[in-house]
Amino acid sequence: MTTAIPKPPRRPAITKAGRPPAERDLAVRQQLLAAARSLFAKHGYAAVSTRSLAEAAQVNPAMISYYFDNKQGLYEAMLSDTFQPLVERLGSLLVSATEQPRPIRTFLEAYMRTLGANPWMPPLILREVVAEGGRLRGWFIQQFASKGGGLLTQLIKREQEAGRLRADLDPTLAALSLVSLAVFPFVAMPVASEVFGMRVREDYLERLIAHTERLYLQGVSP
Amino acid sequence: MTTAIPKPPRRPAITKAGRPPAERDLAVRQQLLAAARSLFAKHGYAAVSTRSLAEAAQVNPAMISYYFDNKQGLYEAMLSDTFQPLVERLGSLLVSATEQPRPIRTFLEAYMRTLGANPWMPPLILREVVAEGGRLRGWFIQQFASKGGGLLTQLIKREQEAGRLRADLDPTLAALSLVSLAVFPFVAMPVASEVFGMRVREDYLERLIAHTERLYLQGVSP
DNA sequence: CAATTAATCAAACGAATGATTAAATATAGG
DNA sequence: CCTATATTTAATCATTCGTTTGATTAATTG
Repeated sequence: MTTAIPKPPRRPAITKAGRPPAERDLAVRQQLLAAARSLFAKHGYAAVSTRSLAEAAQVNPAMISYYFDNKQGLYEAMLSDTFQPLVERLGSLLVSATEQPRPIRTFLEAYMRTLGANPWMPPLILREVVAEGGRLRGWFIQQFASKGGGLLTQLIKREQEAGRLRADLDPTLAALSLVSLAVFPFVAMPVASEVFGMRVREDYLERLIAHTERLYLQGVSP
Repeated sequence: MTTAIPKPPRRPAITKAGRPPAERDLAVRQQLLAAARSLFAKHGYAAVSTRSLAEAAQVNPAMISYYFDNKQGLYEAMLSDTFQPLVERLGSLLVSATEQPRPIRTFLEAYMRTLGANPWMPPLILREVVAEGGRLRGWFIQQFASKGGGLLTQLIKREQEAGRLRADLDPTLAALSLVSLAVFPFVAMPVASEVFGMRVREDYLERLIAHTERLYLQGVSP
């Protein structure tokens, strides 16, 4: 070494740091998780900086490292916090729909109500499952596919064998169509409402569910 | 100023820069546009660096500034290059479907074939139109909504009035359902094929179109 | 009460990012 | 042939990014 410059002494730090008085209004951890869910859903992982997360949560950036190790950790914690319970619920709803007298109506009710009640879910699914490179895709597929191997397809097959559904339809495609009708309206809602000039009213969800069941069962022909 | 260090002289630059011999195999501009379409569709705008774009295009990073001003410019050039012709085509296909004897079949054929033939389209639509904050949403909505004010809805209304479609369905919702069935399978294909354990075969597109028309018209009930 | 631990802060660090520059060189135009 | 222009290069710049640091203070522990 030639001129080993001695590290400049840390500046005075006339800060107001320190452990805060114990009236935790809403734990820093929770504020970060909430900000993460909102921002990541809206802009995507790469487009959200740790500084913007900290600002949205009204928290010091260092708190991300402190509670979640790093940005990726916060992201994953947010995903399990918000997704796991819901996906598990959807999984069991699918199982129980199998035992109902009108399984398709039951399926549509459960899924569409859940999506309607958790508006942050569709955009997150879009980004993290459907979009290429989504970080949840593998896990999501496991939850729905390997766990029971296409329950929905089996349900439709069973209904066909019982003579309650047309037998000339490919059950896999019929399942895909049902999911399309149940999910797409929520995913595309902001666009669809403008393209089709919809006014989303109070009873919109009810009417959408009823419409979807009718259409799926009987089609549009007179 | 205290010790105005004189700018260190630019180093020798024993480079092989300069205008290349005139055998433009595939213009730098085109390589950049191709790389942009592929990378932006796969990872999203923010997640793609200019360096990775340049590397994918096998081109010097400075070429982005040279041909497109900046990253944003390359992005927008790529969008108009790849989207505008297709969206215009879809718009006119919708108009002409109106005049066909089986307008719904015609609509499904046109849209599903176009989506199937341009596999980069669904993910890009997802990111830039459907996802919140998508940069194409406004323009896209204009193309489809303001230009004719819900042509598809009008088409369905007309078919209802002619007695060829059930009159008890909300035409707006019926239009939304048709789009759901036509678009979602392409958007969700990578996931759906695994969740439903599909093997996507040669004639998959044909079968999907036929299935969708049958289902939409007649439903799944026997 | 003294020592330790937990939680927070301002500041800084190194790496990566988008962008620009000056040099270099082939081509085009007279 | 000479000059002006177009296209490319390596190097550099300024900024932002994710993360770490060390100081600071409240709470907890013994």
